Amino acid sequence: METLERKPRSHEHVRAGIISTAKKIARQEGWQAVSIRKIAEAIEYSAPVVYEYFDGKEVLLNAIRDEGFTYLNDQYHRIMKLYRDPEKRLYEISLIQWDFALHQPELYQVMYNLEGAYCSVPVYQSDALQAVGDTVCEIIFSFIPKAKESIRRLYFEWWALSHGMIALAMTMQDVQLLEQSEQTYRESMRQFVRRLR
Amino acid sequence: METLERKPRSHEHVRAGIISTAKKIARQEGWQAVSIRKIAEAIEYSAPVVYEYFDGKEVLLNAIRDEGFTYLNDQYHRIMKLYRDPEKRLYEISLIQWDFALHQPELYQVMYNLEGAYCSVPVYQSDALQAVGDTVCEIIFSFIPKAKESIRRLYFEWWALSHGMIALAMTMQDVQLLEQSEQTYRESMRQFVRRLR
DNA sequence: TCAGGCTCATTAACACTGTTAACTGTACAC
DNA sequence: GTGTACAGTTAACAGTGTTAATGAGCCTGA
Repeated sequence: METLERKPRSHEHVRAGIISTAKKIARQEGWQAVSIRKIAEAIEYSAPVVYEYFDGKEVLLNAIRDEGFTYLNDQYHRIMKLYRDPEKRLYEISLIQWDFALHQPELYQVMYNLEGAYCSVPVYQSDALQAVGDTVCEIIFSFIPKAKESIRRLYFEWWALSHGMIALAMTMQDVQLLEQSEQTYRESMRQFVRRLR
Repeated sequence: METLERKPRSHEHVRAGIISTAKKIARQEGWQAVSIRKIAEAIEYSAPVVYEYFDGKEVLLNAIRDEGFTYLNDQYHRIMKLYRDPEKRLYEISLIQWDFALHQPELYQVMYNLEGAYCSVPVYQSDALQAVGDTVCEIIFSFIPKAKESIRRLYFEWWALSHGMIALAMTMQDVQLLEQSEQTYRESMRQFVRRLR
């Protein structure tokens, strides 16, 4: 056919292109609109090429999910270094959670299988999720050094409160303005942290 | 072809069959496995028949979602009649929320677009959701008669806490046993209610 | 009796989806 | 040259939501 010119792209470059294209489509049209063919077209390849980088859509989504948890974990560690007061630490981490969901909703959605995003790989198998949990538990422990059991319970409560408000705010953002939701979120998380003393 | 015998089924019967089949498939194989053709086959009709009852998959899912919210609202009103103490009322309603999500997960999933369930009709457009909200706000108001603004805020907090714990427990139910999660849920909701006094 | 219309349900098709087998072409080694 | 490995393609399969066109049966009116 044609001469098919200049396509010297590194392996890493193409891989990153696939991931960022998937996220872009998800952000603009929602996860249910993300298809292998659409990704391939965007990076100017045919569909089977995608399968040389990820063997299946599942694996691609799982990689993106992991990226999200890893990003979160990095942010948490940044806060750990920045502050020493456990109360401040936990509160700041809560705020990061909100900002993350707000600015990268497509990541948050695939992490929790929200709004049409669906990755059947169990999220609890992710090492990154495990790491995030350990980090938060560490903070809570430095707060109130109790038994492991109690710490996990408090972590679960913190996580649920944060996730619940974020998930609902995301779904209802057209009926309840986000600014208002954010204020409620900050207040609730602040109270949760105070209650720990 | 053949004589195609006995198929005298009422309109209502077929409609109910479509809905219950969709729910059954969702419960057994997850929402991402629910297809119009599969539903049609199960009720022994061809696919286009489904479109005479629901014009599109969206509409079908939205109907099921509404069914869920209506069921919840009915249960809430049952509690309203059963108890007069606002504290008891709110706590009991919290427990209903948990039992509902536990025993009819496929309904809970489609109501909040969880785990592959996806209905693009905005959930906040549902009258049934509005009704549920009003009911809970009424209970909270009988608790602490404050301004409408404050009531809505408390409602949002209660909702988020409940939904967050349920959603996480559903996702993590293979790694954290449900019994343990339920205990934490009851305890957290009890504390929330107490804090309102 | 026969034609028309109404109702119920079907078949066939379109444009998609994820996924895979088979193929083509190019570059390099011997 | 011949062979081989690599990069990327086309074509196909089975499945999806959705809709237009078609058919079969039955009741009514002439």
